[in-house]
Amino acid sequence: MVGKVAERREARTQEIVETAWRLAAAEGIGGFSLHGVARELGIRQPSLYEYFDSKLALYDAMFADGNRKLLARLDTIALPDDPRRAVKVFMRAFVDFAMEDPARMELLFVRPIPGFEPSEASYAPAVAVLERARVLLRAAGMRAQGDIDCFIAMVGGLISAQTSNEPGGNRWTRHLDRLIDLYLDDVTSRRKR
Amino acid sequence: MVGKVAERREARTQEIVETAWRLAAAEGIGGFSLHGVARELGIRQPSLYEYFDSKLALYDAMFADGNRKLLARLDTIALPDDPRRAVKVFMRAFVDFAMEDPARMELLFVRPIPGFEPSEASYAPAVAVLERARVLLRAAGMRAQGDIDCFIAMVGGLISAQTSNEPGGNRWTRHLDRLIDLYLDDVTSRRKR
DNA sequence: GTCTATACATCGATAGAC
DNA sequence: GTCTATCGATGTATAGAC
Repeated sequence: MVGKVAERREARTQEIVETAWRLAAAEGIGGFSLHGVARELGIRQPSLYEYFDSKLALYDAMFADGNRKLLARLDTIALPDDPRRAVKVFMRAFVDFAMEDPARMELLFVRPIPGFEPSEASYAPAVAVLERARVLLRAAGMRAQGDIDCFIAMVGGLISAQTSNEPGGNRWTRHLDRLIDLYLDDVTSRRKR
Repeated sequence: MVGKVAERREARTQEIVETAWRLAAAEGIGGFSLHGVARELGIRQPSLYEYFDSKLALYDAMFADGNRKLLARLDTIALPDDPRRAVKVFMRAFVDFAMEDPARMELLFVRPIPGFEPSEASYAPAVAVLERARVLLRAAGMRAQGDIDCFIAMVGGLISAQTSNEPGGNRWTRHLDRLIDLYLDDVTSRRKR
């Protein structure tokens, strides 16, 4: 019974983060306001300062939360043994996650919030995600860091074009598997030459 | 001597647009303020309303101005006869233009300004740019609209990664030519099959 | 832990004198 | 065409009662 208050506080904090995500999805990651978050929760805006010292602190909590959710998602998928198929399944899960909430993706991977830099603790899971991608790509034959940079950027381009031009569709993201084959074929054949 | 006043007014209008670009580059395309623009020009903020009815009207003028500048840039380059080399030269000029001013590129091709939709007149040169790209890509063997979508998105991914992670560098954009070769080889060989 | 009240800043826009 | 003055809205953040 000792941690009861702390538990309640934790739950409330998470409620605030979830509400912030919902408003960010509707009004943009930089567009939602603390007044709006409080209103949704049925409390007053100054009450939020009991849980977060500033709006930037809330962003940091959202950043950590988003990365935790992404890691959890990537943990649920079963990766095929074949390295190339594993890359496809992994990247597809990543793209799906991105398409679910463009505002979340913006905070995690573009970061256009003036003054916001994620704390070290919040940043750790983000590094873990990229590291998993790196290991899979390497197993599939992509060794050079330049190739990995380029590949990740191109996947980001597909995601960005899809979300800004046709959210919910697949006109761009349907090319993901082909892009993977194309790129992996190229790095493989280049090494043989 | 009859158009002297109109000329002065035109010049002042252009001054405002240029100042807005400069502030947008520093504070973000959505982050600069009319107060700031006026301050830079040594006038008061209400005076701007002599030239623009609203901030959205200023955005529209900036949108038209940016597209005019892009078209002018693309007109200065000499395109090689070889279709594939022409694509490379054209896309390199496009990427260079994008890297010069990320905020400008944001307004022209991402458009995250709430309430802003370019007027028809301002939109026309933007269509012209994409049409030129389409013609060149087609000549180089890229026919399917899906391929063009995908290709343009991937170039956008390189630009985006470069500007947000290493502005002024070339860790991502240096892969442009290879991406072009890779993609054109693929669409060519697929048609033969 | 939540409230009221308010400070303080920024911003877009308008009215009206000059 | 530029100015002063000001409105009205919105936003983050703090002080202090309960």
